Amino acid sequence: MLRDFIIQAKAVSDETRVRILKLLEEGEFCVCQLMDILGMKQSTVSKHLGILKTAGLVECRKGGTWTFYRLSNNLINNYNLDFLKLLSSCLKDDSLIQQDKKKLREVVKQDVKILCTPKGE
Amino acid sequence: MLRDFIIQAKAVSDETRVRILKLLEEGEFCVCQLMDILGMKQSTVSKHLGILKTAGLVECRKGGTWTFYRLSNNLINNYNLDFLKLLSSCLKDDSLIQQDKKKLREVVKQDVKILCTPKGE
DNA sequence: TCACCATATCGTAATATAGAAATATAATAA
DNA sequence: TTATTATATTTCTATATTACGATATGGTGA
Repeated sequence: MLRDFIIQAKAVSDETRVRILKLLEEGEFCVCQLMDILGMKQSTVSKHLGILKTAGLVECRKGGTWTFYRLSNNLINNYNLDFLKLLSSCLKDDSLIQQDKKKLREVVKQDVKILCTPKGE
Repeated sequence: MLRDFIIQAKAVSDETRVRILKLLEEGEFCVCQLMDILGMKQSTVSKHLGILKTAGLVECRKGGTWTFYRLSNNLINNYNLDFLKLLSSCLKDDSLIQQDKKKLREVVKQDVKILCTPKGE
């Protein structure tokens, strides 16, 4: 129904959330990793992930002390997979998205324990 | 690029604008007709159409004293046609959209001159 | 040419939303 | 069991956005 469609559309209408979704196309990551790549504070990243999760675009699991997020591959409502599909065919050449993915490659080289633990920012 | 994608996504993130786009799937209509179907004031409808036009999702032409809007079928940016395509496969069973289309059938039976002229509201 | 019409645009008020600080919560680690 | 960690949630501020009334604009009709 229309409400669900609007929820999906709004979820992909924010730059930060699109960046998150494009990163999650590469795999599954925890809040800390996304914070580092996006250069944003924990509450911001967490809030955006919440919106994406509510929209059915991402799913999460607990792994040790971390929560890992990944793209959803289940039909949650009528449109979530449609939007993810559209997104996967877009933005391949976007400079910001490419920057993020470059940074991602650096981040995944680090053990998540090391990245997340030294809160010495 | 990302900016264009966000503009598209925001354009289809509003209920009123989605309703307009679904109506325009049926053909080309002027602001007066859309006002009647949607039950909204002229400035509201006009403003939404402006956003859709800027996003490259609709096009318009002047016909007499009227301005007629229709869905765009030109590639204006990287994503307009993708979004229109997604939308065309969605919401077929939505009750509000069906209501609007039923109302549309009544409206198109009336000569646009008769509908628009008697501003006696 | 002037009057009128259709609609684009501006201004206002109400509501929604993003980013971050502060706090609460759930779970793990010691 | 208690301390610590990761993150969800709340609160706040600034900004964005919607609907409508008022006004400006472009064009047609008389």
